[in-house]
Amino acid sequence: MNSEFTIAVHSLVLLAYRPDHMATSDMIAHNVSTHPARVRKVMGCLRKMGYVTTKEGSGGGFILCCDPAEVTLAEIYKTTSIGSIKPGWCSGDTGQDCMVACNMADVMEQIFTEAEMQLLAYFDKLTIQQVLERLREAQQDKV
Amino acid sequence: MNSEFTIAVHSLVLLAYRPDHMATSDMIAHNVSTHPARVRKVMGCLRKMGYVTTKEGSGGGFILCCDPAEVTLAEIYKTTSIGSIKPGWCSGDTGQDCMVACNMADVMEQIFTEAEMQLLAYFDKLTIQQVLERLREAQQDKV
DNA sequence: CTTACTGTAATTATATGCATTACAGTTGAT
DNA sequence: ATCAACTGTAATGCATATAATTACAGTAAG
Repeated sequence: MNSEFTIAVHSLVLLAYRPDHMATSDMIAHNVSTHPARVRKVMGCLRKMGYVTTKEGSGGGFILCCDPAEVTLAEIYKTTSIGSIKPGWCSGDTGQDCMVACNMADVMEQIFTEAEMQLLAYFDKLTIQQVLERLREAQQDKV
Repeated sequence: MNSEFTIAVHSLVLLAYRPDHMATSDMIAHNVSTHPARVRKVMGCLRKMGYVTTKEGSGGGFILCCDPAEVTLAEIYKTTSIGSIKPGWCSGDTGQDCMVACNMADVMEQIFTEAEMQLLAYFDKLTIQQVLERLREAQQDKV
């Protein structure tokens, strides 16, 4: 799976966690452990979906503008990673005589698409808020 | 996702389709569109699970020794690709002060593990035999 | 004893993913 | 009006992952 999904979830959770619901790409990148340019790319995606707004210029950054309890991981997966469970590599060969060889790619495509829908059904039950709660639980379990 | 899953499914379906339930790595590789050495590696995995037996030496090859209607894609996924939906890349940093940064890796790990169980639940309902039937349907739909 | 196979590991080639750099555009502060 | 601190985006470089290929020892049939 595409790791932009993880970055998107992490960024939204971080914004939800921060009292002012705001952070720069540098702050997010440091928290996520990646490069600010990569964060900005992912945030661009979240902005298009209306989950964050951008304040440009000095003193700017990203501002959460959605209710963390309303946004599900399914929506985030759809925008960042749809199709990513299917391997890039494709079995078979449509040019062959054999019924198996020439239809396998199509059938596996069907199967992966259905599998992805199962995944989405699960992600649809998880919100950003719930991820934040899980983080708090994980923190408590440590002590 | 790991493409060895696709190769394993394709190979088993092909063996199930062939009247003698037998084929060499060359034949399978040509049908799958990959290299015979790669097929032999995947088949080694299927042999360990008891789905095929090997006949070595001249005139040898791989022989299906299971009921295609009994073997599910879930079992195949478990042997070839378990853990492959989780991205290699990992968010956060356990060394940081921030509660979000230092627990995100663990929480995402949980989430991906649960997501994979959803996937397995779906694959558990699909057998090699059913994949073969889907191939026949796909073939029919073309005409 | 030769031919046709598998088993497995090592090597090479290619694709993908991530980090980094670069720079134009925007805004706030002085 | 100029500087400093940001975002947006594209291009480049680098590392890792994946697939193809090569190589060769081992095994069985004829």
